Amino acid sequence: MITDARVLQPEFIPSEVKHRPAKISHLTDTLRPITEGGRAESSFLYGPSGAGKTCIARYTVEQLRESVVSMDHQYVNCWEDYTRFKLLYRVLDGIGKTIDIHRQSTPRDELFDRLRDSVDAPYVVILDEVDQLQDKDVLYDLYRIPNLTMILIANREEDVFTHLDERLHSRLSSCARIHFDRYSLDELVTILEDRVQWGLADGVIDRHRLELIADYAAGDARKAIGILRNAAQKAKYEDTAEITETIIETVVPEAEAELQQKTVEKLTQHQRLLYEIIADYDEISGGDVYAEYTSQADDPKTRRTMRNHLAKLEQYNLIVAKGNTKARTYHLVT
DNA sequence: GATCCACAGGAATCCTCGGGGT
DNA sequence: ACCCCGAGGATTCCTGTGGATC
Repeated sequence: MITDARVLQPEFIPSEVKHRPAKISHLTDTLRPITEGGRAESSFLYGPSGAGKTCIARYTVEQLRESVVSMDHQYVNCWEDYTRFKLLYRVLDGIGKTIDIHRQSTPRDELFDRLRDSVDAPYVVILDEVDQLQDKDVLYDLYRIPNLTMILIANREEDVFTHLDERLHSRLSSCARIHFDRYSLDELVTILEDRVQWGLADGVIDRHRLELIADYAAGDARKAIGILRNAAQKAKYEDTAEITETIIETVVPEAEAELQQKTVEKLTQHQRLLYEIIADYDEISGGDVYAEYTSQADDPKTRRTMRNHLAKLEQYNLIVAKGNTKARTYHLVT
């Protein structure tokens, strides 16, 4: 059934990417000065999740790396490395300069100084989910480093640009903006066909059933591959020779829950409690959430902190806030 | 439509923690 | 053993806003 499980993993980057050729060449053109020994402009990729932003950024940089041997590159997920210290640490790590740095303080901004002094070859840094960055000023610092080129990735353009201060806004507004749309059904099927060819045994699934998966995924490649992975595992577990339509249909909610679960796991204890409270209601006001929260938590935080957490949950696409001020209600994403 | 009220969210400040220096 | 420092989280303080009420 499964011949290569790796290609069904969400983080797998194919060695050959056939879809989105226009996006790849746009990004390649932007990075081209690096091949000629110059400095490339930063670029900004935005669009819904599962539209191929991360995949194409990593793929394109990897391609470039093959022609420019002296180039360094690093991928950073700003969701995980969301503070200034963590981000700079990760960026330094990409050029192997983190030895003997353990703590997140003392020599005031030693990380940045060291980074500035160390980048002497072209260095491309991919900042994924950059809207999750707590302190956007660090982008300005990175921008000022010669030889360093940023590729920023986010879902929505405005999530990144509205909170920037003026100098950074004007700098970044000139960078290449590449918009990604959801995949079409045909594109999704093509992506799935490749994964099937690389990772599954012959004849376990036909085009018609891949279209069914693509249909459920609604333009989201991550979701489509998730469904395929779950379906293949279920078929293997049930010891059937094919991935049937029935298997696909039963696995869709599991695949969706799996995506959601991954996000929920990253929440703090208090954030998770708030999420669970909202999950218990079809719709609930902020005041009621807080009342419920104070009765359930053993050491409740203040209202203001709760509002910060709710804003986070909304950013993570776990909850939806409807309406303004007093009339605002919260519910789970459907 | 004026006023009130509950809430959102920005900014400043406080608190705590972990590790380094002496 | 003690103090100090910086980061990040939480809290405090505050202003703005829109629905509710009369």
